[in-house]
Amino acid sequence: MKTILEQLTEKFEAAFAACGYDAKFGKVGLSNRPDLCEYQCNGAMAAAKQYKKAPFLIADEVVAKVPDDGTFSMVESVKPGFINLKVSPAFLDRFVNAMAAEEALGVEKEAEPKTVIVDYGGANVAKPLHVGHLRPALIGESIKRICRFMGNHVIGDVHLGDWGLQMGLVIEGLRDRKPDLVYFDEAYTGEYPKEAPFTIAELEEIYPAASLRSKSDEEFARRAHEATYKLQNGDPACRALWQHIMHVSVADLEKNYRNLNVQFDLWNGESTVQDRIPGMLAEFEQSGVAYESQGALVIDVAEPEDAKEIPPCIVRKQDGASLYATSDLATILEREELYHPKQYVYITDKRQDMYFVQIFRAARKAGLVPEEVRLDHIGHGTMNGKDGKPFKTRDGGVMRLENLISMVSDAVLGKIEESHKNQGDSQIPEAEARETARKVGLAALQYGDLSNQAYKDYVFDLERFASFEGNTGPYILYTIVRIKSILNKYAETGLDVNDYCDEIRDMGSESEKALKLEMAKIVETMDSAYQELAPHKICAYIYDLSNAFNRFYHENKIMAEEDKRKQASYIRLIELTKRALLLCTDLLGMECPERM
RNA sequence: GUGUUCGUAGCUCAGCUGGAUAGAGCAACGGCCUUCUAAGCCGUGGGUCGGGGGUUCGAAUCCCUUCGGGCACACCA
Repeated sequence: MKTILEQLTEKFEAAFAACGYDAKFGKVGLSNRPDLCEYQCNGAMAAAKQYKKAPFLIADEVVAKVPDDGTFSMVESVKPGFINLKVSPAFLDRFVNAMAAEEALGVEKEAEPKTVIVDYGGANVAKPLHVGHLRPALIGESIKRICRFMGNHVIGDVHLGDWGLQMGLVIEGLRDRKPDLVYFDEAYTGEYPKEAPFTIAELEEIYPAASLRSKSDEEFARRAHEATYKLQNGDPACRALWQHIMHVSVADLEKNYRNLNVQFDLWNGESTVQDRIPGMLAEFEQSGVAYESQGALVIDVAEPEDAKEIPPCIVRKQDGASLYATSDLATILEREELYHPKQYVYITDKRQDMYFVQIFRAARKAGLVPEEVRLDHIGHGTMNGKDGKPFKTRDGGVMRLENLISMVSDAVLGKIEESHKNQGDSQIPEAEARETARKVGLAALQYGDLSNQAYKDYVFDLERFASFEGNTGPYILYTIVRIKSILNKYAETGLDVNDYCDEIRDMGSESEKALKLEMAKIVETMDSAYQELAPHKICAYIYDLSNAFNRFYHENKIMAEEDKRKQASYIRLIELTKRALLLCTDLLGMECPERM
């Protein structure tokens, strides 16, 4: 479906051309002066220079050539050379009804659907998720959903850290705790038990303890390195333990990500591609893209136009071990083989910006990815405390993600109960209130995070996030709940909109037109959010849309409306508003309760 | 040191492919509940867009410079 902007632009391109000017000046954009107009065309001023003619003369000429076909209710040439536009209610209604007829509300999907890999999460096995994992999870999930909504085949991969020294540390930590386990009996040759010899709670104790100990206890550190080496070289006992660690840990990670409404299609990790590494490196050496430097194997990625020389990408350390870059490249190799993606999106902390420049260049130089494949790295900022430094618990520790989530939903639960008490409403049943608080609390977190540009740091403030006022997730959900409530009330009357009005009509109210204009912007919004992989644009949009709805809500008493035709048209309009809001909130990963 | 990134209202943030009077929210103040959830709506006050140059008819937006903060700079992830 052509957007309103596209339709208007076509008309102005024709008008400019008809006056003998380059059609490119006909570009129509959204108004930045809503008090004056709804849309505007500033091409006359740009054209003035090229044609050496006063801009207002050009504007006047062009305005005269715009066909009177009922599209506009106002076409006005103003002062220096602005062309201010308002569309007619009939035109707008035609557009809005066309939106309503489409599942995707008129959003133009990807013309050539492609496979997209979204690599986010970045969790480590054997370590609990903490607040640092929040941003990549939320941003990645939203980007995944946006790309998928646009019609692409999208694969989300958590890409676990599951192969390094941490595994050796856990194994040796476990040995000290439970030396009698068969895994540590070197004479043992039978099958290893299917049951894991530890719980997730134990695992979470073992790792930090072992990590700490390795820093002061050299013997222990040596053993951990040895265990890591044995694991990576196929030792059956270490492999069996590693399997257990993976199962226990991944089950827990899955649970925690589910609490964030984050779902991965692949639970691959560094371990997944280890088998490919030797062959890949051999090929690098053979083809000459990689060479030995200071004992390490490296790929040069510097380019002459770089402002600063970019250090080479190391793919094998002096000691022969591979590293993160190696498995990342091997992962690309595997993804190319299995999925042929046309686009990769990595979401990590922006501190890794330079690293991804290296990886992308190395991948291209080594011929791992075809030229037309798009490689994106979304570097995000950190979630900070009020002091402007990365968020910490009161005692200075790193807060677990699950604690952060329950902290917010507890605060929300309190607000819900208080609000109902104050208004003398009947209390919502306990179970429903908790479920509602979960959704609203999560939305507070998601919206608080995603409404900021990804690459900037932002300040987490529980008071503000849970305060429910203003530009917040709860406000958005509240708006949707309000709409649902009216629709339920209407359904209870037994009336059927079809008996009164077959589509959305113009009923002449100002807030009604404003709501429709806002609704129509979803098409452009979605497009730029997708092109720029920018969920915050969707946040900004639903905030505007919610405001437009709430203004409309206050000006038009729908249930009290006596004109049934008008009422039915309004019902259709708010039904469409609800669809737009639900579509957008879903792309942000938010869930909406039935009532609040 | 080099590079990179950010600096917009008291606070938290939008706006940045150049356009008319720089926008929200919070906080402050003033209105609006016998009618669909007042978690809302309407209104008031609050800004040399870090500073200085430049390009342009026109700059928060582009370029240069300067100050201040963050981050990164080969065998970590």
